[in-house]
Amino acid sequence: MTGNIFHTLRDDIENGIVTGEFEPGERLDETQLAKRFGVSRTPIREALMQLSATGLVEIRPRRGAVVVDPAPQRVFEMFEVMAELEGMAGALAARRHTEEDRSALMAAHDKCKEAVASEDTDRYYYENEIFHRAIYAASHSGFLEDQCSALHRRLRPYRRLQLRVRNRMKVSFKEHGEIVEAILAGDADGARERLRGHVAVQGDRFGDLIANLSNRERRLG
Amino acid sequence: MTGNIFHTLRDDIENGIVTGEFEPGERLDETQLAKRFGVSRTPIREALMQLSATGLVEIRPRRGAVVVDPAPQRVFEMFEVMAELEGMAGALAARRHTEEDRSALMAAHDKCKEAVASEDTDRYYYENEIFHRAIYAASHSGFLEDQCSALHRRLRPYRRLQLRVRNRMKVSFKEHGEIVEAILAGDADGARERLRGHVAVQGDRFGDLIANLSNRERRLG
DNA sequence: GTCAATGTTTTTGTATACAAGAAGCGATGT
DNA sequence: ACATCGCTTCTTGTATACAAAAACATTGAC
Repeated sequence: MTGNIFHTLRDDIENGIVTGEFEPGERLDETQLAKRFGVSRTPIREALMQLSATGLVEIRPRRGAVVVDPAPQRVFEMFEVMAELEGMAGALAARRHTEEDRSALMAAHDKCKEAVASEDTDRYYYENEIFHRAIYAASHSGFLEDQCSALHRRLRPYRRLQLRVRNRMKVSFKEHGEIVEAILAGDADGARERLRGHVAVQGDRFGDLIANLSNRERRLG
Repeated sequence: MTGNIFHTLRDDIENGIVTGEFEPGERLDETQLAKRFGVSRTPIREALMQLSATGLVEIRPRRGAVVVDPAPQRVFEMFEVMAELEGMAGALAARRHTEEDRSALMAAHDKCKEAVASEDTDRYYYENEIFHRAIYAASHSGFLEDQCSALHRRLRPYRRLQLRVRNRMKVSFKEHGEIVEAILAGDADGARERLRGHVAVQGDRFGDLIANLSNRERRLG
């Protein structure tokens, strides 16, 4: 299992960023990370290079790597694109889903239901990911699935913030229900529109997002 | 201007891949590349790491980097996603374009016209890129612009193949005209649909793509 | 007390060294 | 002739070394 240290490191650091252990704007000291993970700077650098290519960290010449801190405007744009891609995945899923996709989707939906019943937002957060991944898989477009997964992952921290908003979990689950219905009915346009609406940050949710972002800003500053 | 060798290297290698100098499936020997670019293996590896994160090369443990050779199915999926994203960019551009966007778009369109008039497919290929970039910019969504640019770049080699198909340049230009019209008229849905159709590889174009891909396959094998 | 200049320290960027796995190759045995 | 085993060589993965730039601190002038 050797020859993959940088791979593990990349996942670890990415995870640290996504979970908020490394906060946006924080500088990532190579030597420090090397000590922490018990390796030399070389694989650390290689991991950081990969993360910089995916947009999670920024490498400024001679000044090291920092966790990118996207402006609220850009976070909004990311959700906007995510909404479009998920809508596309939903439309394809409606047309192409197999029996297995159907089972997986319904199973994921049920798990979400349990989370809602027990009012466990953490669990809902977790099951929600599986639900969305089931849709990506049902699209039967490997590339789209990859793109969706990557963006979904990048938006993790913000989605987590959103779930904190009162009643968001219940509303989200209700939307899931309509999405499942459209997909299983083979209603491509319906699935697209419902997923778009589910993911996009519009109306009140836009305000909520901005508020959460500036809260964090204040907490950091 | 020091501290950016790996950055330059990344662009150079990426360019080599996109232009076909490094062919799909080809192994990228670190030592060889290092000698060729007159640097040590370290920055070469860092460049390759970045390229692997963007999906252009694959790094197999202990076996080095190879230029990825996506299956025809996957290339098709990439065009499918590209069509969706460009459609989105077009829709946003229709709603948000400014006076400068309008000028840039029309200027790019005119340049394409010149290329068509002189029957210069290489030039059309070049001006076409600028035209599409003008649309991304007019969407006024920085993130969408980045995503579109990245995917557009990745699809370069295949787009080049497509232009070789008889009459494709003229048809493409005609479609451009309708796209410009829709965007400048503020017709978001029209712009979206026209761009989707322009980019997607459907009908005859699908067959052309597959044929070109397998030609290349044969040439390599 | 503030600011600038200069020297010191820290940190990045690149090269090199070294260890270990993979690939190639030849000898040997059947 | 062909497969297999072991050896050699090549290549990758990681650590370390070193040079140069940036951050930092100290000192001195005003």
